[in-house]
Amino acid sequence: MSEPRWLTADEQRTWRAYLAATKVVSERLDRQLQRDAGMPTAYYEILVALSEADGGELRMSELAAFTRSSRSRLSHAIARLEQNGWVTRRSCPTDKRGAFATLTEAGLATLVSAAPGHVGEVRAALLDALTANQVRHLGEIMATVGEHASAGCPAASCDDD
Amino acid sequence: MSEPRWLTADEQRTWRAYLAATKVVSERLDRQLQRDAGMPTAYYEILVALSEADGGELRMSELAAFTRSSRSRLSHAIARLEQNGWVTRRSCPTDKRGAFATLTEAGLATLVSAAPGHVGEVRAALLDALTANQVRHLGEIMATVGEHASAGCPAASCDDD
DNA sequence: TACGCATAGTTGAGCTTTCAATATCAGCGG
DNA sequence: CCGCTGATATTGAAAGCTCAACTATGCGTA
Repeated sequence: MSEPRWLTADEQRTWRAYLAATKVVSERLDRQLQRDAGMPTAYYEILVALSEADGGELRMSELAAFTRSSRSRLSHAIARLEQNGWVTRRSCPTDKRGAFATLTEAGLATLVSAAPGHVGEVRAALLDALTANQVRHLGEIMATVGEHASAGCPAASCDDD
Repeated sequence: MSEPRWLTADEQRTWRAYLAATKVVSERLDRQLQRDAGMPTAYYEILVALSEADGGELRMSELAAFTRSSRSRLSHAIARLEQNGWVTRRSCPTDKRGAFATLTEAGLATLVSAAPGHVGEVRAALLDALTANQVRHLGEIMATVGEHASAGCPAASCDDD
């Protein structure tokens, strides 16, 4: 804590712009999905992950890994999604501790009908503001940050609990 | 909804990297602040905004604008911060509807002691991963996104209620 | 003055997330 | 086979956020 090495002017500007922009973008996406599809972004991402999985189902652990979510959060979320009829649970035959989450027809239908509006909002909130070069740059930067932050992080790899 | 104009490969990569990176970064910051300072990031930002204001106080509306928060969220947050002894409320003499939020000594002390750890985590999670050029680029891109998204947004400018 | 409407801020209910248990089961060494 | 350790998943309570009222006040206008 001695000499905390403060932020330079460039860093300060970047950090504040980052904070502001990410907040606005995520709020827009949340609002759009909640309004048009009746679910928060986190649940949409769960449905996407399931829809891209073999047979539309995944083990809870894998699903948690894909969505970078804690097991606890996922459990609650799946409970809610099950209640909505978008997902069902299936216990794993080979490992009695395990459970699969399976996308239902209704869940897939909801996802399909929600996707265009969501993609539209992603464009409107983020991509449309940028040139093709900026999109590529942002992708590289974010990929770097993602790898770096996950690697050097004490709490992101080793989940909760 | 006809022809939703899907994402290109570049856009898809960028979007997914963006989602992953922003999620990891915000989780790291949240955890660090919660662990070391006993408050979520949103509350820390409120304290920062107050500490930078004249006399350490701001009208609720202005504070909401600075922190890009809804009035409702801010009300709840200030109630909590007041309960912690970090902020006090003062009713506005010239407009009896209005209220000021004022940073207390204890609040400032908490902020000062939390700041180095927070800055360290900002570096560790985001800045250290990037070259100086990338930091500058990211700043420009995020500034663009912030302006664009706030401008063309139906729900970000006109707050809640 | 009285009416109407907009503004500032608060409140309560419902929902999601987090954190700390808890229960169940797999794998392994004795 | 028994017991131990670690992994899988769930649960309940507490906290924060969102949404929709609601209160109280300012302000323009007839």
